[in-house]
Amino acid sequence: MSKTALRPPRGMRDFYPDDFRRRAWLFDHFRTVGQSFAFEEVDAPMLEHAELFTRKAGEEIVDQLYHFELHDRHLALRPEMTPSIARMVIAQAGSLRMPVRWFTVTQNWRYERMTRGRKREHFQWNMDVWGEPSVTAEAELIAAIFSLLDQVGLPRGEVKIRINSRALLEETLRKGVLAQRPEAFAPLCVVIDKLDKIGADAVIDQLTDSEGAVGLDETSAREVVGLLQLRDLDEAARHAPAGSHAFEELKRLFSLLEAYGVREDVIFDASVVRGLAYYTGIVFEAFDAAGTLRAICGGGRYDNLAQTLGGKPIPAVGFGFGDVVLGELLSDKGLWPELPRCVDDLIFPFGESEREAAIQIATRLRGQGRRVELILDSPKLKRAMIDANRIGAQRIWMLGPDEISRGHAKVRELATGKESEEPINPD
RNA sequence: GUGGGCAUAGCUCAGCUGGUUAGAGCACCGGAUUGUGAUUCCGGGGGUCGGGGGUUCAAGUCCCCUUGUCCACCCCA
Repeated sequence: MSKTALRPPRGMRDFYPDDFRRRAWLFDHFRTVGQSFAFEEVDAPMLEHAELFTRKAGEEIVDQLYHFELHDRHLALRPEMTPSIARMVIAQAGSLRMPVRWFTVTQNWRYERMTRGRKREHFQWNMDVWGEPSVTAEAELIAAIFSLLDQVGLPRGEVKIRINSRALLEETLRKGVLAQRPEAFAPLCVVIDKLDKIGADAVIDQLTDSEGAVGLDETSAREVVGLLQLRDLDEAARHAPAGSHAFEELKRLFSLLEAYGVREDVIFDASVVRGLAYYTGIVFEAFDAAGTLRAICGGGRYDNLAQTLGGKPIPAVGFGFGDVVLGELLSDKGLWPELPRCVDDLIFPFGESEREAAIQIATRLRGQGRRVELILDSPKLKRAMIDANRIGAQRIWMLGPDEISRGHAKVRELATGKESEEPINPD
């Protein structure tokens, strides 16, 4: 066996018991929040037809897919959950009571360069609403995100959510610099998504690149970048067409979020457009207030996806929330809780002649729903006590020849040191 | 893909300009007289110094290659 084969592939993780308890703790919160919003949990295959993903995002993502061909089928590990959910909704659209509210907790894969907060395999909590065109759905989803953040112990203010509307930007630009060429809007979004990363000058360079898909003149490009600097909703509205529907929706969303009690932690930010091609309306992303990490989660409205995939049009909105960046944030803030093993009873037979009685006790207690570790080897009592202490057991049951002859086990409460006798076979 | 840092025990690391047999803390295992947890004390196991090649009387230390990892950029959710 080569040395590399003894390690997980790059970007993949092992979960040892300590890691797994954290993961389970986090997933529990994902599920608790999903259920508390009355969303239903669903799942789909982790392996899908590669076409499900390539169709939506174009050819570039093929390079990031874990994919292979087998028996003339081209299959891929899912890089995100939305296409699979869309597939499921489309398949049963006729019988589903809309709006559909579903959530998932799934593993996803994406072959790309690793950086902090990004691996090649991660778990993602997804919540989606299908069949609801109004921003009541967005508000509910954003409220769910804050609910999760509350649950994991992040104080309000540590995480903010930036919100924008692609629809508002599109309306504004069609009135002005893109009046003659609406088709340039999508590539324009791709360029301006980079504003934070490459800076205004580089964005203007790309927008004015005569070889590029956007091809604005410099004055127009500066105007666009200027629009992205807006952080005041009313000011953004003044640039939009009169009676803008997108603006009304944004305003309604913010007022709904006020009712949810999260208005303080959401920000209008005209530069948020998100990278995925299928977003059509409201887009949002959560980030740590210090701004040191990648986005914690992100989502938006994708009203055209169902139709793009070959179904009837169904409006939809959702978000994906990964486990990695949130985990980094909890580590940075020292907010991971102590997650001890939860063993109730440790059963210790001094010798093999007491094992049968030990098994009877263990079986009975397990039947009562207690978590019971039966000592399998033959350590000294001191060793067993240390172990009991370490795993956080409440009680240790000691069984020696004396106890057997009296039909009782000696039971010690670890916390108090108090010892008592319990019958081996109570009736 | 580009540039840089790091790689020594299970973990975190020390090891000065090359120089005896590579260390510490924690962890692990054992003991401190009969079947009882903490602290303490004593003892123990464990390292191809990431891998390969080179320079040298001598390499953990210097050089080259390689693999892994982290950071920044690039790219992208």
